[in-house]
Amino acid sequence: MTGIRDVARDVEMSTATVSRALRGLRGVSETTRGRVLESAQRLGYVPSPSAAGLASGQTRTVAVIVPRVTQWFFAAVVQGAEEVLRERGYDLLLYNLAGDPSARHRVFETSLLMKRVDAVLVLSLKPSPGERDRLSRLGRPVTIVGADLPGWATVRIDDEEAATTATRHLVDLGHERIAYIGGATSGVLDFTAPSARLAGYRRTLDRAGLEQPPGLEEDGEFTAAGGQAAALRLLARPDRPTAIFAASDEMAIGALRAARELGLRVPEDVSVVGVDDHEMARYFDLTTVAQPVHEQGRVAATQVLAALTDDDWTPEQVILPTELVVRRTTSRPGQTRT
Amino acid sequence: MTGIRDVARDVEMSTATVSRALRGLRGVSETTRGRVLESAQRLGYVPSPSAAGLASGQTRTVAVIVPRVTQWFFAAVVQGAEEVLRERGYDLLLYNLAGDPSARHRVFETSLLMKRVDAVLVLSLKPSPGERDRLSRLGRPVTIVGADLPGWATVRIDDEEAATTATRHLVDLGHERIAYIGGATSGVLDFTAPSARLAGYRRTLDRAGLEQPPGLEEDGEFTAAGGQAAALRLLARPDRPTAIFAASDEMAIGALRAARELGLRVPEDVSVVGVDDHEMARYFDLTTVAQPVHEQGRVAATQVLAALTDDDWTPEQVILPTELVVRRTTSRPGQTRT
DNA sequence: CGGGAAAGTGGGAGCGTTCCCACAATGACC
DNA sequence: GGTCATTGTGGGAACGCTCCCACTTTCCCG
Repeated sequence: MTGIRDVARDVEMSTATVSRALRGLRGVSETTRGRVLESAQRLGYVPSPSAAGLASGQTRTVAVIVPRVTQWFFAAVVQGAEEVLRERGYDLLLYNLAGDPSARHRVFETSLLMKRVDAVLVLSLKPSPGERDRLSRLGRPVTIVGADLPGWATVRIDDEEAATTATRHLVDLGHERIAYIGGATSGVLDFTAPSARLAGYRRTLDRAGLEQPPGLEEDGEFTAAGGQAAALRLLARPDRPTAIFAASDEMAIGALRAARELGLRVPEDVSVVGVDDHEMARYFDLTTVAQPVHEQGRVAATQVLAALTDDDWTPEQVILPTELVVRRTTSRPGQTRT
Repeated sequence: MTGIRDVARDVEMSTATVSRALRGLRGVSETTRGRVLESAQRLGYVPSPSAAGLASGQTRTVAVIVPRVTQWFFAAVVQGAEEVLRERGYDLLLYNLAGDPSARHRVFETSLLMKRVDAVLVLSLKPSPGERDRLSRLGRPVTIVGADLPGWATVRIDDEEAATTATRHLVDLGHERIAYIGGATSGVLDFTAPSARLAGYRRTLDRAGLEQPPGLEEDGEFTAAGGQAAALRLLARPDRPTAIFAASDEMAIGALRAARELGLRVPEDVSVVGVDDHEMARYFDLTTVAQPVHEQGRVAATQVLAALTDDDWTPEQVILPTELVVRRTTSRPGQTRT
């Protein structure tokens, strides 16, 4: 393997100069830089990240902690982040928490995370106090996507507003029995979305002067299967809701299937609206509240890199806009077969 | 930061012994190992991957090169691989090729890939001769998922068989005008699937003695949007096919939408079958040929780690089984409105 | 009871960079 | 013509591990 000293020998310079030239630092004459670059190229020199990391304390690597990559939303955020990181010459270390329940603990506590990365991106996970402690002790910039955590750098949408938009859309259409499918508002996977979206739903009904009979809020675990099961329960009720607001498109999709199974027509018998604008949403004709998924990844990565570069940097809370996308799963209540 | 010598000092041993104890190597008495572990724990010692990497030449990191993480198939494979890697204490460096067309080049040529990882997993990309050269020059184990490349370690399904299964299913149902939606069989993103699936389709029609009028093979670019466009073209033909075999579920989903747009009923007017058993397939009631996606990731990771461990290792070609999953988008041809 | 193997441990030289400091040369300015 | 920045360059000590080799001690066996 050709090392930096081979290049140094080749151009008859010190390794210090070669290092500076290679990294584009100032204090190297253009002539020298040119010769170094040419030589490195010719000799097929590739720097050793390990050595550079050891010497500089920087790894040019960012960790991304994600609940489940197979969930489209997360994959899309990762993709957005990866683009920005790649542009800036950073690598992305992926930590997927799915499957193994101990994974989360391991990543936050044991993981070599600590000396391995320059910064951390956390997706849709609200770190517990202990984890927060661990993170800040890292002494490295951290950005959280999809959670609201004062004092920390975050990128997210206004979840309550998104829920309000969705619910209001149903109210405006004339629905009065509107059910909600969400997820646990506490627990290991607690993040801001579940509680904020539930709050938005409740508040909107409230403002509309609609009573909320108990049992119209179900847990769909933020998965299609969970949404299906939840919808099945909701639609089997004697006082069947005429509309369902699912806090994620995946759950909404499950709800659509549940309706079909029960022989109910959408939107005639039941309207369904989701959140996300999942890539598959348009293929289901699903009305939804779109959020800039990809963009959240980009912004988060940009932010975390800025923290790495600028010395006078303070955590910022970025909120990206959402937008109602009306398709064909919502309409005014009607023609109910009863 | 506490380093290994702090621990060594604490237990009054040499750093050599501490290093051995920490890594679970033999040649350390149990008493010593216990004391070292306790001390490391107590002092909050975390090893430096950079230093270890520099000294040992091993990074305990595996690169995964993926065309587009947002595609469910790839995300699922990554998830499978990540599980295995994590179990074995390896980290996953993600290289997403999407978006930037120069990314591929950069990853294979320029990338620090070379000294940064112990092994490489390539998903659904058939490396060009030049890239293969670069990869083997790496001197690190490489496993390719979803492509057939003799001499290399690969994990895949029998694509031709999968296509045969799907097509035969349609033939058995009595269809005679069966269209195909696939992808480019050459070019940058060329991998084995497109050509093998096309071959399976053609051969099956051939064996069934069915003539193949020209124009019944369309390019759907392996995306839902592409599949939709392709199906739109196919279904607008005067000699409209009664069935469509799409080489991926995403394209099949696009085809379903195209049919709906044209007011055609599935499966009465047109049958549709895909490949993958995409997580959304069941929500579309899509008949498909299922492949063990997650498992491919696991196997690939296992394989590449084996290569790292066993000294007498030779590349192996693993082929995983597929299975026809009949749902509701296929039936015998009939009731065509014409 | 002596010889040799096996087990446990320590010393210290790398590994390939970065970065601090020192130094020389050049040019600007009064 | 001397002082002082400024620019370009080199020397060499870290960085925090791993791993080779040597050494001591213990144990086994003929």
